[in-house]
Amino acid sequence: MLESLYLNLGQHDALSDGEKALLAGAMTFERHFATGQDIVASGSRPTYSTLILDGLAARYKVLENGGRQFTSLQVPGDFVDLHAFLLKTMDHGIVALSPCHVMFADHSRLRAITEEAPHLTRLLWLDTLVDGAIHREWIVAMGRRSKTSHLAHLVCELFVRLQVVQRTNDMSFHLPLSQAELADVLGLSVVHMNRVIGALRKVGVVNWANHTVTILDWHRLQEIAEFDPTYLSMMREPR
Amino acid sequence: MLESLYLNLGQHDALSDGEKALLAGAMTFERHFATGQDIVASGSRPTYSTLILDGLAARYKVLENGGRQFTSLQVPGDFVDLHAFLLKTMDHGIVALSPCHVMFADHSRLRAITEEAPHLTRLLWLDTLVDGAIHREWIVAMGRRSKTSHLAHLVCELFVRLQVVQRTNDMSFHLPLSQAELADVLGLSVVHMNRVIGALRKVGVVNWANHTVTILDWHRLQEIAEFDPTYLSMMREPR
DNA sequence: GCCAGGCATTAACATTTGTTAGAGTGCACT
DNA sequence: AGTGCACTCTAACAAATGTTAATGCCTGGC
Repeated sequence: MLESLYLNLGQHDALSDGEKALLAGAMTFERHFATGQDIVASGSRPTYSTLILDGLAARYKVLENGGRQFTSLQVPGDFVDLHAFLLKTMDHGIVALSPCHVMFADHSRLRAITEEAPHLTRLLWLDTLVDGAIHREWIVAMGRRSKTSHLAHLVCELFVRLQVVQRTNDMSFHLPLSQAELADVLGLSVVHMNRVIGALRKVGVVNWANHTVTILDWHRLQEIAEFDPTYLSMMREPR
Repeated sequence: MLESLYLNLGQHDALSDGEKALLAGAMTFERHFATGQDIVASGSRPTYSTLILDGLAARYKVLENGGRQFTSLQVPGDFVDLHAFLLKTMDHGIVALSPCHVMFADHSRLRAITEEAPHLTRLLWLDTLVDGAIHREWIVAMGRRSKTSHLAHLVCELFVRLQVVQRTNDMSFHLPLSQAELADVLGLSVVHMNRVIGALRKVGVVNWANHTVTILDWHRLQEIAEFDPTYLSMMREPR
């Protein structure tokens, strides 16, 4: 059941059986969330961190004028709020973008891991660092890439991340996001989001229909995105 | 000499003398960088992490078309690349935006801290988590705030962060950024950056001259920015 | 099968933002 | 004092992006 977590953490460095057992031991109950439901509320102070077993979720903030911005997308194997373990107060919400099956890791047991299992602690820390690296890539995309390139970059990133946890199907993956939701990822209006998707389609590097993205020309897509996966730290080395 | 680091880490939870000694023990040599110099090169694999003792630095990425985007600003007391301790490879560069006095913490000694000092480890981890929280706030600002609001938010954030490490002077602080550099923070053209600064000045909430920002109306500035400092985790509590 | 509602798409127009170019300003260097 | 240079600021125009509104498509409920 925790396979995707092991795949996710294990991509950076080997996870021992003992460490897997420690992770499993930190887990408490599981739960399902329906599309659109809040998994974690902004302002809350959770005593557990949420692991996605299946489904797609997103962190978001809402502004006074009603505008919403997603700050990350979370796939199976991701802790959506591991940072809350130390940050304590959620400064943003987390919403299910598809039906989500999740499991909760108790903070007191995570704390015990930090006291007793330094290597596993470093891997968990690393997980949040990759999170930060993704944030930085998003900032660059929002600030300096063309919108088409930004979208292409997002597709590259999601494809690679989903591949790690075995949620891709050959060169395609399921992306259950409406264009309005996608617009809240890129920070665009819905209308313009539609234009940008159209542009990317027109180039012929992806097929995008029925919430399924199929990459037709990975090389050229990567070029358009200037995608360099270094930031995802997928190399396995001592940490 | 490490006062600002103690202030920075200590804002979240008490730092014991033993922990301060461990931090001091992790430090190796110090160095000065001139404005514009690279402190850490993109693609490098540093064996130490860099602490800013004095000065302003920034993380950045450069795209093929020459566009540059800053992904964070680093003030005294910040580790500019603590993440490289576990991420290993720098996926971005770090540049000095003013003369910088820095000190290097050896990764092997940081590793020893993670093996022997769990609480200090959590505080260092927390430091990188706040980093991530700031990234998220930047993403929201870039995606959904008006440019004026984005700039106002940046001013609020910098003021608060500089206050923690005692680099403010009443309601003003030194901001040695040219408008071109600021444009690389907000992801704008220089011309538009100039317009936005003008707009913020015109509202009368800040005085901005000679690289010194003076906040004339903190309340209204905060309102324009919709600034909520929760994300900086400045509350002192057990971590 | 019919209807309502959500979603994708397009058009027309408004606003924001970028580009190019140039003038003005202040400071370091000679 | 003069020169050069980096930086700020403005103007005029071009391009990107947002807004409003309308259309068509599809699906679930009846």
